[in-house]
Amino acid sequence: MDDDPVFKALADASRRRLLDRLRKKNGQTLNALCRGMEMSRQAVAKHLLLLEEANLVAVKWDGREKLHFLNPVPINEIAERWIGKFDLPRVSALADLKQALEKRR
Amino acid sequence: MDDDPVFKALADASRRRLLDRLRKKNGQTLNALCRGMEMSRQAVAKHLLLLEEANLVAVKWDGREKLHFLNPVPINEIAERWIGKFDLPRVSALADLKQALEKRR
DNA sequence: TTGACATGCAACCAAAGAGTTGCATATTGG
DNA sequence: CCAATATGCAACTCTTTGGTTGCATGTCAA
Repeated sequence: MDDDPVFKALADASRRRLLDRLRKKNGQTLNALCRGMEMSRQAVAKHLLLLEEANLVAVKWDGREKLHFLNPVPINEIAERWIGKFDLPRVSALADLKQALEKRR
Repeated sequence: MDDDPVFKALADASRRRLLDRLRKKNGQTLNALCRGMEMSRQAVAKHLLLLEEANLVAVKWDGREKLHFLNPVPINEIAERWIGKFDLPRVSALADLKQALEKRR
């Protein structure tokens, strides 16, 4: 219902990269996700926490390891009920724009 | 090619609202878009500038009025080539998650 | 049991963001 | 021409954010 945390979470390139890496290989630990990120472990942990709070990542503890799993549902929800709105008016919008651009002269 | 400005632009609820209002009625002036927003005209202008820089809004001057037009193309591009990636792994991701959740015990 | 490993918590910092106010500029209508 | 209208520009404030460092905690393996 509340898109805001998802949009906010997606606004950062590092977080989008983390999601992308989870998409390729699901269930990675914090340490594994740190590799290749040019920042401290704590910084990565913060990003993952934001993704978790946006419900884009689910977490499972296995002993001392924290496993991270991608949850694509919120992204698909946004795609369907928010981005979908901008699909229909596409043609008419471009028509309006063209019309306006030629309005004067 | 560079998604970042678009994601950043979409990260703010006021800007999403502005896009929504343009979707309903295209080609509005700055002043028209200010109505109903609980902030100064300058604040709204800043938001519109960000949307413009993200190529989500196109602008046409008509005398002293600045007309704003929605450009849904970047949104659709993101939907197709970024969100689409999270469509295919949906099932397997949920399967992995379920499997992981039942891994222990 | 103990050292090494995986993570969490908290304080701190610098930069970016969202908003304000005040003033400048350009266009229109009377 | 002039006043009202529509917008731009710039400086300033406050909060959020992305990052750091230092230390604490919990778990595994030898």
